Amino acid sequence: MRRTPLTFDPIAEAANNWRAAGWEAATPGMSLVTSIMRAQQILLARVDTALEPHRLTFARFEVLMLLDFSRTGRLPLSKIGQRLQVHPASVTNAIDRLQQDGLVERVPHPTDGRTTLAAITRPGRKLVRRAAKALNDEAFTQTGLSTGEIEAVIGSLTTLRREANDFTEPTRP
Amino acid sequence: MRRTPLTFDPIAEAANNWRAAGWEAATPGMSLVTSIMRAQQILLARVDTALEPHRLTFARFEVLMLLDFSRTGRLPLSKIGQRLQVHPASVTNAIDRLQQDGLVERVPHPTDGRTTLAAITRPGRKLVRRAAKALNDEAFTQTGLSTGEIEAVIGSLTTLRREANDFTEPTRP
DNA sequence: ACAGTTTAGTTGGACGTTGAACCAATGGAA
DNA sequence: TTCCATTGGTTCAACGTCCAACTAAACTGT
Repeated sequence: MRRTPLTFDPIAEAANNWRAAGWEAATPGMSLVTSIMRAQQILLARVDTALEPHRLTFARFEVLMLLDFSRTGRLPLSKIGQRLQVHPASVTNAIDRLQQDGLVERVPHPTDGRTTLAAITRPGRKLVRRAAKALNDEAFTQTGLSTGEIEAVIGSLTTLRREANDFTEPTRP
Repeated sequence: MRRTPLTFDPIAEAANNWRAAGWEAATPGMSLVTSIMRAQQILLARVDTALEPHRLTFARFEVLMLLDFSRTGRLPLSKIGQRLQVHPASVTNAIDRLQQDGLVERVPHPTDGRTTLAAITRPGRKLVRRAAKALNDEAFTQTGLSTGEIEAVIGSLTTLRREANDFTEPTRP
């Protein structure tokens, strides 16, 4: 969807419109929300492009990575949903696709008959390592911001997330 | 999808894992990208909740607002896509739904037979004003960050967007 | 012990987003 | 003028996300 870039900042433009409408108090919030939406869109496109040769999306990559980092290589689907903050149906969807590609297997929980475990397979581990390398090289190393700026943004967004009850404890206990 | 909140910051945890894997250089970028993804998810949910009583989504609200702010209340679909930075198919989709609800009409372009104009209707204008009020009150006024922090984040994200060729000119010409 | 509640996953439907393929109209070049 | 590349929109398929409804298993209280 590569278009000719705009010659002005559409978000700054929207902020002007907002102020002109008398919504001064809401203008920073509107700008913040819109900026984050757009940044997410840009970054997700970049990430998915880096992942595309490996036949993965960011959603599935995150699941695979979480399993790879886990002690035993297997986690209940519910725990995956909690960690990645997504709906149970999204987890089912992601695991379905990963399983179809042989990257993950569904294993019944030994004691709790309700829960299903997702277990990363050996091909899954191989793939996720290669995908992580691609991501690090092509999407995470160059973001267009300085390290200091990145740290500052992360700090603010951490506050935002904590404020939204995304989690409760401080970042550094 | 309200779950019990985590008792730790999953992104800080991921950063630890990243460093432990020897991916020091990519850790800030990974944290930044993940933070923005999650913030977007939180904010979009909040926005759509505020809009839901008005039977609108943020995507459709943005289209309606753009038309409302435009001089003549009508714009070519292609221009809408450029301004909102979305795929032509997304514009078609949004306009389809808005048209079904009588908030917008499709009008042929007077001189260029290829382009279609989207024209906001009177009910469309009424609705978008009420929706904007709800959004300002319920989603934009309280973001959990101070004004200074908000400005800083917006500034960094503006840099990020400019760097990504989202637009070319400076914010303040 | 049993009925009612909670928890884990799945399924189906609604939305939004994208890329690819396609059609119609425009516009430039030979 | 005619041919061909470009531009504007639409359609289709693939993904991801969520909500609502549903089944099965586990837990609770009386």
